[in-house]
Amino acid sequence: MRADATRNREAILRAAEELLAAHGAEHVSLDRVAAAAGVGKGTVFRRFGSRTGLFQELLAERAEALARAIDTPGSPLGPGSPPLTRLLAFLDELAGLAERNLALFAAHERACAEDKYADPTYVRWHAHVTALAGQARPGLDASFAAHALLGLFDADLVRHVMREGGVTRLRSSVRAFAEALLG
Amino acid sequence: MRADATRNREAILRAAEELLAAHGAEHVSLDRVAAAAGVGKGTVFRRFGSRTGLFQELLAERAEALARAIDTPGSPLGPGSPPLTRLLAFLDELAGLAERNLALFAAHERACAEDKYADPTYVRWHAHVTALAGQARPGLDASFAAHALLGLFDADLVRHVMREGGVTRLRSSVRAFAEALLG
DNA sequence: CAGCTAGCCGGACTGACGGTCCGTTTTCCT
DNA sequence: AGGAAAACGGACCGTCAGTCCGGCTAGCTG
Repeated sequence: MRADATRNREAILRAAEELLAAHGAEHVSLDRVAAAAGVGKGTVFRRFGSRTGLFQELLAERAEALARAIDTPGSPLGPGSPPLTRLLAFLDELAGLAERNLALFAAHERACAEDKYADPTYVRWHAHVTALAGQARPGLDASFAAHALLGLFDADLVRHVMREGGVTRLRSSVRAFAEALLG
Repeated sequence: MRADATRNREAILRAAEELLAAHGAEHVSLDRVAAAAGVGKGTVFRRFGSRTGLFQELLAERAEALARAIDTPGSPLGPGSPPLTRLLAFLDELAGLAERNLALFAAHERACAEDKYADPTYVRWHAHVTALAGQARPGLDASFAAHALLGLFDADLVRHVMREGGVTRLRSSVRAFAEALLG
């Protein structure tokens, strides 16, 4: 990839973030992103393929730290902890991620409406939750439960829950739900 | 309402159903609906206000029988049965409804993306599930659990689960999930 | 440094969509 | 019958995702 291509790629990602923060997920069209990044619209599509691709990459970037934490021993999240502990810690981190990136979650959701199970980040999360849920409570349909648990982070629901109680309420509701289901 | 207005209203609803059945939720634009119904586009908007309004009314129509069953004593769904029984029966009916109207669920979801908690049908279902879940398992955040349970009928998830196992699989997964959560 | 070309750039263009508007037509009450 | 209120329809608008291609430039080669 040529130097200008790399530079533009970064500019587009940063512009998209800024627009998401400034106006809601609703008002971020790719025209706007291109304009804010100071590039042509064609460049956005060449780099990311589609609206879906752009938001998938943005989410992947924001989710990277979490992905690393999952594989690193030494925290409640990492390998070595009991499954239920790991799962609860993961969901707690996810709640934080959702809070800090609510607009991105919303935009991502909308963009992936078609075939959300094709998103790499979602697929990784689902595999992780499925494995842990299966260990924490054998006998349950773990894959289904994993979809349901990840469904708790639907942007609308997150916003709704946080409207009364902020992240704290979100974290405790998620935790209580998961414990009721698996504990 | 004038006679022609009533007639057209019905024609639009039927045309929308047909198009949903024939092509997926994705390919049902209001232009197409108007054309298929043999009316002008303006008529569609005058009757239903927006795309959202159209699919909300369509869903309300399909959900009417279920709404009546909820209030009629004499079945596991109705008043008089124990809360958990009622809830499981309700979710089972919902699974059937989702199966028979998968395309409508998908279109409705997409159309209500903005403010899905404003949809009257969703609100009724949520109130019902919240009440029953609260009785079945006091102490849990019943409202949150209700959103989570209704989230099981996300069109994508329903389609995904039914791809391997059809309605039977859907029904049993939903039931097992709800029992694990509340039983 | 000069020259070359693969690869990138930009933005005009397309097609489709949700939603609006208003001149015309229909209903139905008096 | 007659007229006003109500409804009709489809041209029109602004917006958006996505395409295309003529022109430019980075960065390698000699």
